[in-house]
Amino acid sequence: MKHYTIKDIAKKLNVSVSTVSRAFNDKYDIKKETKALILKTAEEMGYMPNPIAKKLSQKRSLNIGVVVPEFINEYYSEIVIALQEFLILKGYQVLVMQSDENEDLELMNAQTLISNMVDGLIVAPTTGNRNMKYYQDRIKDGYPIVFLNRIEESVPVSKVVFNNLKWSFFATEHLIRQGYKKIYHLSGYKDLSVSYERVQGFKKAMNKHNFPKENYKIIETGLLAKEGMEVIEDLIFNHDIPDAFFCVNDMVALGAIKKLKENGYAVPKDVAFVGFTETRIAELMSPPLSSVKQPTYDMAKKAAELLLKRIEDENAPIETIVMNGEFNIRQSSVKNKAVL
Amino acid sequence: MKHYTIKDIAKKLNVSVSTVSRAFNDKYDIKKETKALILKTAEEMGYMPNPIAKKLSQKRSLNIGVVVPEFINEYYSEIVIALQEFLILKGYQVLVMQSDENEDLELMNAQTLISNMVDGLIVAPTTGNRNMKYYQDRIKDGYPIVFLNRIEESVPVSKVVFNNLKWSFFATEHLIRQGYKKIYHLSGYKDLSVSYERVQGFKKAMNKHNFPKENYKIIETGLLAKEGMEVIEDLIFNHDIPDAFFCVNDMVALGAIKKLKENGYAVPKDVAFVGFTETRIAELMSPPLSSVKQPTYDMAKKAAELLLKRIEDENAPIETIVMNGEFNIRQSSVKNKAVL
DNA sequence: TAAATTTCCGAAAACGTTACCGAAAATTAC
DNA sequence: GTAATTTTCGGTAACGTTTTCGGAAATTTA
Repeated sequence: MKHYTIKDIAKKLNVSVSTVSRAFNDKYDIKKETKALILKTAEEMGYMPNPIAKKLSQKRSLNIGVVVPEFINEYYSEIVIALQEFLILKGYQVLVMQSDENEDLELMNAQTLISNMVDGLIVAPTTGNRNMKYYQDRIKDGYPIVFLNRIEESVPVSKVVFNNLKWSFFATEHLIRQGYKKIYHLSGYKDLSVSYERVQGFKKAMNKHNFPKENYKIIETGLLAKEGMEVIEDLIFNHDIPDAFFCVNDMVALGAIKKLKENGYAVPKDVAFVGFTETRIAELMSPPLSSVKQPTYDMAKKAAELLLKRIEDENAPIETIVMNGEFNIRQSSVKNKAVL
Repeated sequence: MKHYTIKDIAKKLNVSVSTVSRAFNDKYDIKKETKALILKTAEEMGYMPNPIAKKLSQKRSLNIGVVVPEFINEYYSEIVIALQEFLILKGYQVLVMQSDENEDLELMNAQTLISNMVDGLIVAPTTGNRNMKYYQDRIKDGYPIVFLNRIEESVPVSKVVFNNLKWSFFATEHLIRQGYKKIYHLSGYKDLSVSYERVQGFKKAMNKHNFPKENYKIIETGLLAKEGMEVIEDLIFNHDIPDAFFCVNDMVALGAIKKLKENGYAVPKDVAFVGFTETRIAELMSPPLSSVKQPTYDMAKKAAELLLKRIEDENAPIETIVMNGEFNIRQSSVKNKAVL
């Protein structure tokens, strides 16, 4: 199948290329019949407009670029799926790149997408923010970028974030109210904004309830099950097991629980657990894991809406949207079944 | 920051655009000093070549398109990450689209990528294969496409697949050898090639060991934990619980195990389990789940290599690569600890 | 029936590159 | 010092579209 161009159609029908172009773009004047004829023969010839040429002359692509740090955990997978689902309805296609939690790769990805003329960019930044200046320069150039998650509320850009502080506070308070006397927080990375905010929520709850300082602790881990396991090994070695853990995410909780079980601890009888950023496995675990659920779909949709607004109106204001979730209490964090 | 073009640089330095172009493309003749000067001033001006224009005139993009059915399960996430990791080293960037197990969306994605002039395409097809003709036409046009997984070995295209039959056979045989007398296979979708092949492996093992027909069964499920749970509910209702399950993947096993536990069954004491396409949670489950591990990284790498070979040499032959994995036996499928 | 409009279309420049062709400049050979 | 080479470079036509401008043809109006 040869690749036809607008010229081939023009020649075949003895019209000019501009007329053929007009047939494909509603905004120009063209007689109904010629348009129909052109579209019909184009269809027959199997002509497909070349989007590269289109982009070069129009400077828009109806493509949206998305950069996420990873999609090995289901959170960003869901985000991407939701973004795509929404944007396709609006006539856009979504190009995804993942930066593998690597700032340099993230920058490369963003540059690739921008220079491929995506009409806008949705970025979930990796840990650290060395690239922020680049993004802000692009935004100053008039380029539409919306951020998602992992970004401090104070940065003056359009963004959609989760109210980590508030829900971390709720989760912690739940453990306190259940009567647990010694509560440790397994936090993520110190320089990851979501971790930091969750730590703040944890502390806030502790302060509100005048929890004795010696009875709570914040232990930095990563975001992986393995790291949850390692922490527990240390704690067991030091005979320092509390009666409840609040974890930065479900995977860390999963790892920690496994290690505790292996060492003869019962969950939740001996040690209670709460996770965060609920994943599908939370309710499949034994015992099912209490966790804070984020409105993934809605967060993605909001981000996409913000972006489209900016694409359509260069002067749309900068907006920060803070989302709320829900706290699903399951067996892993209740003292007795009656409370359920 | 204004957007500069090659012309701006040419004007500023009083050289021709062709010279500037030459400075950026090693293959032409240009004096060392002029080249250095051009690159230097380009750098200073903040000039970035426009890849769209480049693509239009060169008809190559150094981009590779990837279409996967989903990446909510970690298998395809890992595939994408591995592809990217490998291809970036080779100077390519990877554009990912996911088709959400939808054939129409898959076709759209492929078309978008191709018309955006990715130099080649790696496709993990969705269930069903209505699009196969489209792909084969493109391949006939000389377009490099490599398939990954979920495609029948007989289709005459370049592809990398896993030896589902063989490893499904091993997994089943393991259960038989452990002495389980009644073994059910929770298969995926009937028209999903990987499911089909796993069913064949299951049957082959049964036949080899002359397993009594009334003592094994193949039950079609989906690929989700929820579906594993539903199946168990039915079986419990019918008082038809075998002493071992071989599941199409880990998630189905996870769901099934949860439901059984809720109903007072112990794993593996009352019912044993084996999963497939090992995920991170396999060894984190209680009990840890026996599962067949696929060489995800290598499969991705092989696919990328095949593709690059085709990109570089139009006449590279069609190849089918069948990969093998490993079977990790864990507590979920052993009769007594001594065997471990 | 002429004038005024409106409708339709073609020519050509533009988008930012690459790549071919030939010519000028520099180098080498004699 | 000239001829023969070799380097280096400029002009320009592509690549496949969109879009502006102007004008011819068709239609309406007077």
